[in-house]
Amino acid sequence: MKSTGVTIADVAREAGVSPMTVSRSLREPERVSAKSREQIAAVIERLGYVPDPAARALAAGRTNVIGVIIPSVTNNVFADVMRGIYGVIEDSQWQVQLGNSRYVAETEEALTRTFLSQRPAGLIVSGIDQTKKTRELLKNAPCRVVQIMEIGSSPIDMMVGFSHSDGARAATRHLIDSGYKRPGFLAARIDPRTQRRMEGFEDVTRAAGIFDQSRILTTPAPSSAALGRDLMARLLERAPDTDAVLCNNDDLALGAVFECLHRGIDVPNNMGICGFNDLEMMAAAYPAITSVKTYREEMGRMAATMLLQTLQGDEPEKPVVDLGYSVMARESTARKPKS
Amino acid sequence: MKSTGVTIADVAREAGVSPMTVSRSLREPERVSAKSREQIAAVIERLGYVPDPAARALAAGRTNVIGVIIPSVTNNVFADVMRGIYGVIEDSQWQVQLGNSRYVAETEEALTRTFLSQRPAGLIVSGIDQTKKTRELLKNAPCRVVQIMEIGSSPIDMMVGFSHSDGARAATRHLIDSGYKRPGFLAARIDPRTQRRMEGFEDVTRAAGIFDQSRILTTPAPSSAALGRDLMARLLERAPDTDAVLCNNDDLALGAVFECLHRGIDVPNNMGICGFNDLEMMAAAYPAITSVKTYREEMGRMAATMLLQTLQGDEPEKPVVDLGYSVMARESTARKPKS
DNA sequence: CAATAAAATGGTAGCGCTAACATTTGTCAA
DNA sequence: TTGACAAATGTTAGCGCTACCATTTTATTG
Repeated sequence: MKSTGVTIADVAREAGVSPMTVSRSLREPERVSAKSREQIAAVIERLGYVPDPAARALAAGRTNVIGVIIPSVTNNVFADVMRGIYGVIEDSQWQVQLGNSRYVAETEEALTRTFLSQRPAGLIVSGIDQTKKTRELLKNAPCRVVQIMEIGSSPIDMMVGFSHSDGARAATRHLIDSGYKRPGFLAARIDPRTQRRMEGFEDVTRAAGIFDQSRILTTPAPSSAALGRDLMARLLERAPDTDAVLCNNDDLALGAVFECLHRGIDVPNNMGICGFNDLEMMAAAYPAITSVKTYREEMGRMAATMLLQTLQGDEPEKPVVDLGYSVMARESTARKPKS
Repeated sequence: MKSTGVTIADVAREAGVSPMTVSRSLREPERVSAKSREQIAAVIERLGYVPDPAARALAAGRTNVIGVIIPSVTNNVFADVMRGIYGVIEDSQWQVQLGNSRYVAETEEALTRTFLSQRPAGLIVSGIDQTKKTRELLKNAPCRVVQIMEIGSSPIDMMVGFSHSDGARAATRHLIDSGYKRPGFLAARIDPRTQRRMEGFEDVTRAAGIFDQSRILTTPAPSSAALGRDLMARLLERAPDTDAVLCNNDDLALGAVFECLHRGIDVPNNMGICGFNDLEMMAAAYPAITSVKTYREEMGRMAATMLLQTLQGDEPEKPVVDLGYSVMARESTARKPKS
């Protein structure tokens, strides 16, 4: 039934000790004499013994699983975060279990329940817009919880992220400072973070007296470069005098640049384009594309590290970490002063 | 200790039946009378009972976990495959457990062991280049195994993929048919699939009598658009008369296009560029980039579907499925006939 | 209506491991 | 040498569930 039918009892018998000593030598080796430890290790090696995690979980009342709930497995942004998480956890005794909420709050709630029923060692969840019930489940969870992607005022437990509205504000200010007078905003699938970026854009343009609803284009479709081209084309039709766009993410920005190349529109002189996230290819593009750099891999790394710290009984320095952002100004918004 | 301390015994007591009947109503509802089933369902709902997967696994000798071992969690290609897998499995009773081998055969072997010790319901592994020991483990696994990404002559069990060398051959032929005379090949991190694509390129160029080792540029660095620019620049330096490149993947192709745009090289007339995989943005790029389309999401979907089929006791129609590829000819190789 | 089969339900035991406590062995000071 | 204490190891029980087989209930038939 099992690949290797070897149990802890087999190891114990061969090593001439009790199963308990074998168990201890695996989990608290310092509590076992060096002699026994070596004997046991040799037998484990010889027999190819691998502990059964199910039995372990049942007996100990907890698992070595760290649950991660994200809204998309495909989105580059989350792929980067996952890389950070995996980087930290892979070499530890813990294990990642991924859940995909597909941007649906109810799915997130169901996943939360499923994960909690598995007695996870810890949980990493995305964003701060959980349903009331999910929040309650997480608040009462028998494990620590890290929220990632965003910073908010009422963390469930720990938190690593940055302010999306501030990022969008900085990007919008950059556009205005670069001399653009009629900036627009492009966004695909509106998740809560997109919403907040849009608010940041609106804030700053309103303050500058240049807010114009007709320059804001959104669609429920998932983001892609093709969609970026499409949105750009529609924006140019609807508001032809638009002279810059802040794109909710880099796929859209890349598409917007391609659409301008295609139409022979001079980027940056007749159209400034700014993305969000600063994916690798933004800097390699021609023209190089301005983007708001976010620290996605670091976010995952940090979240996992904080969790592991608590699992070792330590408390992280700060329960809420703001990783910030950086506006990476590049050619696509480097407008030459009007002569 | 547990989020909800409700056990099957609690449900049984409240519903006035034995734990066994509750267990059955969950796994084989057709074997329980409608009356009991409804009563039990009501109690489960009221008490918020969630079965403990660890206890279930221990008692039943198997889990509902489908292990997936891939060499990279970041690579777009695998992200697409994962989306296909998740799409099929998410709505079933099974669960995905992801393992990242990081392109290291030993890590893959260790992951295989770990997964097998968890008594998975099934396993999906990438490629056909496992170590001898890994192959043996998988051959003797107490569950079904699907190899994805490639097609080979000796499947461990089931297999879904396509021939990378054939894909590269078709792309190279497309370049030659388009009138290019001195094609080169760019590749980043050389994994077995890259190797086979390179062989395909070599085959066809040799057959056409235009093979030139100096036009093949590779690097162990991971793939990126910036690297594509860099490789393109180095190729132009080393072999300036190169008139086309087959890129091992789309990131590199995108970078190569940007480098040509930057240098004012006319794509496609003075440089034909072809990618591999056909990521979404290839079609949206300007110029639109030719690429070998591969059916990544379908591959994941198919692999998961075949596995679920076997779990239901059915056998898939064919144990080995070749999903093929398509050369998507676009502007970047649409050379105007020499006047 | 008994005889028989089929459907529904229950009892028992145990999956492989570890928490908690019990016991043995070793170490050291007086 | 002996008692006191710590270190090392062992014993017992049970985590929550399901496989397996036994039993009871219900439906079917001549």
